[in-house]
Amino acid sequence: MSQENLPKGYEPADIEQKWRDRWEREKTFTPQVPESASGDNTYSIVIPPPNVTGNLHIGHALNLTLQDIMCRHNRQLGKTVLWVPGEDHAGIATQNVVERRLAQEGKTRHDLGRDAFIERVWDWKEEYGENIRKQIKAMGASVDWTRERFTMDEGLSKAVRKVFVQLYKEKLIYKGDYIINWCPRCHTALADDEVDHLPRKGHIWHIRYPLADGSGHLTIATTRPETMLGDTAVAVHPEDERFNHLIGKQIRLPFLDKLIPIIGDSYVDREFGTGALKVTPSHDHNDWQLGFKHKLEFVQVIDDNGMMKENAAQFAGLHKDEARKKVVEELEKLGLLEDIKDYENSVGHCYRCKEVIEPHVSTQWFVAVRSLAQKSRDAVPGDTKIFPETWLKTYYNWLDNIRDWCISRQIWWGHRIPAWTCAACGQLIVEEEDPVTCSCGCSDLSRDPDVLDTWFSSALWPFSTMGWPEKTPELDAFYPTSVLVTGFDILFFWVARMMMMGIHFMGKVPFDEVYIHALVRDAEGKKMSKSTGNVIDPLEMIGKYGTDSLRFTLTAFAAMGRDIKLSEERIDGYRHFVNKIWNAARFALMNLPTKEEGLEKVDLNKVEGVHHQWILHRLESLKQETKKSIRGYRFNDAAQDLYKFIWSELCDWYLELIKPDMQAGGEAKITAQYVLATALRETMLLLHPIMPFVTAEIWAALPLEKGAKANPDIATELYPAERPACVRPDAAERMVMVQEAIVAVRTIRAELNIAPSLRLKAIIRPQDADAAIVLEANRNMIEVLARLESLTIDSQAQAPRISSSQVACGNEIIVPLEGAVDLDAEKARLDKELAKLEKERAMMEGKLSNPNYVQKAPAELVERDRARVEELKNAEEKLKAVRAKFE
RNA sequence: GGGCGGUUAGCUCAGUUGGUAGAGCAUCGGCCUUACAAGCCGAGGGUCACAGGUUCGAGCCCUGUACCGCCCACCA
Repeated sequence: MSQENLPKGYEPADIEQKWRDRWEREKTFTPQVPESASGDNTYSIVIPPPNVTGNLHIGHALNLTLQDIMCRHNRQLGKTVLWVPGEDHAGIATQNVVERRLAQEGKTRHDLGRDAFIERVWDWKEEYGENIRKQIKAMGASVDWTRERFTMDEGLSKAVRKVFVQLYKEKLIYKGDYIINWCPRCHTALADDEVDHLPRKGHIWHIRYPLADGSGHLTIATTRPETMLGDTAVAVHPEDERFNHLIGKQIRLPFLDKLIPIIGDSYVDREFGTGALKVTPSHDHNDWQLGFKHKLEFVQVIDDNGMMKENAAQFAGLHKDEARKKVVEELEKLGLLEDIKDYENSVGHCYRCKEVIEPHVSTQWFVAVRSLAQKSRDAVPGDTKIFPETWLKTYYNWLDNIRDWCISRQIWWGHRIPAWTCAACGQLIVEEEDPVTCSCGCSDLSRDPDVLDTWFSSALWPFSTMGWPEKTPELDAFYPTSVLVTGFDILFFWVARMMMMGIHFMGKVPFDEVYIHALVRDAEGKKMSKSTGNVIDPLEMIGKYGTDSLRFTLTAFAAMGRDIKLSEERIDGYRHFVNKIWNAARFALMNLPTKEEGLEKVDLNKVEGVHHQWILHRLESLKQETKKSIRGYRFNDAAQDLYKFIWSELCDWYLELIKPDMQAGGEAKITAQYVLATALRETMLLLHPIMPFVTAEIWAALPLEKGAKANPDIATELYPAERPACVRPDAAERMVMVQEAIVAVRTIRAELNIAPSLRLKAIIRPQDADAAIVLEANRNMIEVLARLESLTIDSQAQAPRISSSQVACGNEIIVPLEGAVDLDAEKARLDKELAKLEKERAMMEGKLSNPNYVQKAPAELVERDRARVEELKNAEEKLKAVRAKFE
């Protein structure tokens, strides 16, 4: 970038690409693993691995931005930072995508066979994995690509296997029959939290079940009549006087002509339906529990395709939905259908394919989580702190109510369960190395066809990515990781399980802190989804507005514990900010020596000139605030502070204030140049974690002082050092006085419709000698920024009879109004100003007249208020004097 | 049913130990003032959802109400 031909508007595309390429080529973000481990000088994050075949959505963009801010910031603090990237194999999701593709060729996975199918998935992964990588790069994420991992790569597979075997040997993994959530479409078991409960309109049928002794019937209510063929009991509440005399009797189940018992259980809600509940242990989670409790028969009537089995009387072979209709029809014919009511209830759906879930009894693998969960609970907040704290309760609540984790999935894509069954003796063999023979000598071993839940491998991510189970320097230096940054939607799926595995296998929690960030919603607050069509595609936004704009927008709205409502206009809005920065840099470069020439060194601790002192003072505050905000995950505060400083203070005031210095030349110019270059350079450093690209470009273009060695890459530069001597609240106060004087003139000009081009004469009557000195010292600034022809600073100066006046910081600013000026407008303006002052004074005096306040409030507050009243009185007097002249 | 969050300017939101409300966008008026019209200058706009309580003082703390949203569980 050469300063002669800087483009007037910021064009992000090429500049971003240049820096992305550079950072990748130079491996800027690959850390030197320290020899000796010490948590103080290292900082590490593992990326929440996105689905390898997926697309980045705006939530990922936020997630990546926040992690990148933490990483870049901690690099600036001098720490060795490791950010591990990677992708997740996403078992069911990925398999579904590939199966859908096969379906287009008219094939199923069974046509290919297991091995060929898995090969197809790998091909798919190779083809699309690059896509997600590109998107992470586009966001500017400063990850270490040399350490990229995939949940199915060799090392991670080894880790998964070791964990499975060890947990099995510790009896924390077991195999058992259980009623699980079965997706008839995906043909697999789903964990409880993989089931979406969606409201569904349906009916509730009241069905008469004849009593076996012919003494009448008992009417039950059900939303699933087809499951009645698997009923093995009817339950009523033991204290329900309508029915409890029937307990112990039997029902003759229609169609099957089978006798089933009537049982009593307080689980039954007397108010609901008819007060009598049919019990189908094999097709309902609650009935399953009842089945065990009452030692009922378990009868499956629906198979794993959702078809009625051969034991379903005349309904055998029908699909369950078809069977429902037929059952109802037949009941009607038999006169057993008492009533049909419309009813809306929530029905479990497969979170991947949206098919209705069928509770299904089968043999599955489970992790016994109770003890693991307890340890994970106890570790928070002592070893791991959760931000914002409001999620603590949710975390506890979930762990307290956790059930054993079903980890087997009946799909092909994933980590295959390392368990073999001996054909001869039936022994189950679970080993890290593939077994050849059973202990009985038989070599006819068949491997369990199931694979593991995707979250099983994700749960190991913080240590498996660092080389576990090998002992590696990475583990020594970077485990536990510093923070996990994620959305709350996977707090349970993932975070809690990483806690369990980390504690169990590493003996240490996987992260010091967990930061739960917002969910990104659309402008109306709705969740973004492809089907609603309200998604904002990060790549599209990057193309239109640049990565920095997108990142800054997300950061500025990332207030803790609150969702983000995002719309494209906002991103466009912050593009203006990027452009503003760009132009400030353009201005600077036009007024600074070239990089080759270098700056004249100036001692910033001894700079004269209230505007320089002021901006340096503000810069010191900004440095401290930014650091504090980022440390506390208050990203929006950091963004807002930077925005305000750059736009309102640096650009609107400071750049304007130094224009006269630049024109004056000599010492004034040299000082202004040095302060400007310093302020801009340090501001770029502060902003860099949020906006990596534009700051890198500007940084590289700015000149240093003569002879200084330039670091061309801001990404490797340290956070700007503090300059305690530049903390000058006194200078800030003086600056405010000058600013207020300028604003007063501008306000008079605007309200009285005086052309901005017209140079005015102005008089300032300072309130005291100190004010006079300050104003006099900065006379030139006032003249230029207020566009004055002349300025008189004199407490004794006479104001012309017709003039406009305003009091600012106790000083009276007077603009003589010559010729045809609207006197009424000025009178109105003065009245308005007076009313404002009087209102404030009335409030203050009211407060001070309250003896309780004066007694109990801190003395300094009371003092401050009293001073303010005096100030107001003073200003009012001055304005009244002017106002009197108009009458 | 259990839990959590929200309600502040027209819109979107800040507001960190309670001291009398801020920003951006939008609106209105004026400006091509050689970094930026993606800009500059100025202005208007709020009973902080409602009702009580604590306090000298409440947007902030406590209690309750209303509406909105989310999470978990369950709904025969």
